[in-house]
Amino acid sequence: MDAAPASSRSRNNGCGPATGPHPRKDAVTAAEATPRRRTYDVLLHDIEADLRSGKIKLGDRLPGERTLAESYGISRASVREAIRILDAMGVLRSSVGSGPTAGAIVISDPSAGLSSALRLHVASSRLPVKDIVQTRILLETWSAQTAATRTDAQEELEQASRLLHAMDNPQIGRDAFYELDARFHVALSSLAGNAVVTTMMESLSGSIVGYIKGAMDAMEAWPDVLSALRTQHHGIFDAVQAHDGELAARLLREHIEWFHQKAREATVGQAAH
Amino acid sequence: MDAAPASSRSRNNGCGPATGPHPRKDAVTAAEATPRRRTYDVLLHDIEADLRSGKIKLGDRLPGERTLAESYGISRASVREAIRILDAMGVLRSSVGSGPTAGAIVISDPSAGLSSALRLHVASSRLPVKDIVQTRILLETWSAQTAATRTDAQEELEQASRLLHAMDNPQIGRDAFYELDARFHVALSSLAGNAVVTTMMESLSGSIVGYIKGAMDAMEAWPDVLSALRTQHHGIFDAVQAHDGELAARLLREHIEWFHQKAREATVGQAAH
DNA sequence: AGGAGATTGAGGTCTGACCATAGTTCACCA
DNA sequence: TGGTGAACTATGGTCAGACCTCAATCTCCT
Repeated sequence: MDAAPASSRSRNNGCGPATGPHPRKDAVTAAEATPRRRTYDVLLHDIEADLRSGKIKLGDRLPGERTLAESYGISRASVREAIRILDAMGVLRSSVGSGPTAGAIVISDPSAGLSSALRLHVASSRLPVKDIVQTRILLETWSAQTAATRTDAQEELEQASRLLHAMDNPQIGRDAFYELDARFHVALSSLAGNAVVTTMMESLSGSIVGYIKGAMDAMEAWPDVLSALRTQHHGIFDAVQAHDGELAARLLREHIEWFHQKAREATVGQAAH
Repeated sequence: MDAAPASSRSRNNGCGPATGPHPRKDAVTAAEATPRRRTYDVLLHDIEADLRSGKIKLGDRLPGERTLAESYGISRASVREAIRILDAMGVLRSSVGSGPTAGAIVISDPSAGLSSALRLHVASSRLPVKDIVQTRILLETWSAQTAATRTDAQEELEQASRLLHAMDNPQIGRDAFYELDARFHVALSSLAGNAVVTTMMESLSGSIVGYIKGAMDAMEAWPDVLSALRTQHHGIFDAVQAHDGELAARLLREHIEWFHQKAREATVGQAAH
C-alpha cells in the first residue's frame, strides 16, 4: 500500500499476511474446522452485516471497487469476486459509467438468484422436473386457498386480471403466451401475501422455462391446448375472485397436472421423432 | 497467446476483440435486447449445457482454469468469475493442490446456494422472517402428510429417529441441540421424497440459523423450552411413524408456531434490556 | 524398504495496465 | 446569452503475468 521497500517483489504479500497467519477456527459457526476462508469472505460478510443492520439498504450504492479494495487491504480482483457473488444472488447490480446510477447498487431481486441456482441443479439432474412441478402445485394451491380468504388484495387481483385478458389475444404466439402465463401464475401466488412463497414460485417457474418452452414448441395440437389453457385460467381466476379457495385449489392442481402431462407427451414424442 | 509483436501494449487487447466486435444479440433466448453479456457468460452457459446434456456430471472435474481460459480465448480472471458463481450456487467446489481431488469438481449441493441467497435477502429485509416461517410450516406439514402415506422410507425414518434420540442427551448444549433440531426437521421433510421440497427446507432453515441461535441464546427459561421441544418432537415423530398424517401436520404446525412465538418474545425481551 | 525432500500441478491472490461507458464540465461559437 | 459538442472523470470490465500456498507425487538417500 504505502511506501514499500525498493525491491520489486520481495515483500511477502499474497494471501497469507492479508488474513493474518491463517486464522484457523472462527469460534462461531465453526462446527468442523473452517475449511478455508477466501479473501473476499470478510467483505461478503461485512456487506451482509451492513444489510442486516440497515447501514446499507435497497437502492444504496456501494463504494467503488478500488475504494473497497484499498479499505479492506485486498486486491480489486478479490473485491470483484465478492461483488460477482452478490450480483449472481440478485442482491445487487453493478453497472459501468459514472454518476449516481453507476457502480454496485443494492437491488434485492431474490428470484433472480434462486432461479439460476435451481435451474443449474435441474440441469445437473440433482432436482427432477417432476419434483419442481409437484412443489409448484403445493405452493400454488396453498396460495389460492390463502388468497381466497383475503379481501385486501384488490390491486394484485387486477394485475392477474390484466394478464388473463392479455392471454386472450387471438394473435398471441407461443412464447408471448408462455411469458404471460408464467406471470399470471406468479401474480396468483402473490395474492397470498407471502414474499417467500412468491419468490419461490418465480424461481421455480424460471428454473424450468427452457423445458416448458421446448415442450410447447413440440406440441402439435397447440391451438387446442391454448384454448384449454385459457378456459382453465378463467375458471381458476373466477374461483379465487369468488373466494372459493377449495375450488380454486382443485382447478389449479388439475390445470398444472394436465399441462405437464401434455408437456411430457410432447417431449417424449419429440424424442421419438 | 502466440508470438505477439514486440511493442509492449500496442495491440488493442481488452474485451473488445476477445468476444469479437461486440456480438449483439444471441439469437437464442434473446428476448429484449441483451443488456450486456459478461465475458464469462459464454463459459457459464456452456457448463450449464454440458450439465444438461450429461457431458459433465456429479463428481466430474472441470479442466483447469488456465486450460479453460485458453480454450475459450478469455482471461483466467473471467474463468474464475464463472467458477466463483457456480461455487456460490453450490454446483461445484474448487480446491487447491494437485491430484484427482483438486480443481473444480461438480458437487451439486442445491441448498448451499439457495441458503445463502435467502439469507442475504432476509438480511436486506426483502424477505421477512415471518414469511420464512410460514413457508416452512407449509412445506413441513405437506411433507408430514405425504410421508405418512409412504411405507418405503424406512431408512430416512431411522435417520430421523437417531436425531431424535441424540436430542434427548441430557448434557446437550443449545447450539448442538439446534444443529440436531434443524437436521431432524430436514429429515422429516425428506420423508416425502421430494428433492425440491427437501432442498427448500434446508435452505429456509439455513437462512435463519443466525436468527434462531440468537433467539435461543436470549431465552431465559431454556430448560423448560428444551423439555417442551423434546416432547413435541416425539409426538410428531410418533404420528408420522403411525401414518397419521393429519395429526403429524397439526403437531408440526403447533410446534413451529409455538417455538417461533417464544423466539419472538425472547428477541423482543432482549431488545428491551 | 522407507521416509525426507524436491518437483509438479492447480487454485488463490496481487499488481498494474488498458478499454468501454456514462455522467459532468466547460469552452467555444452562433 | 444560450446551446452543444468535445474533453474530462469516475467506474466497472477485462486482460496479462507474476508469485504464493497447498497437496499429491516422485526421487533419492539412508
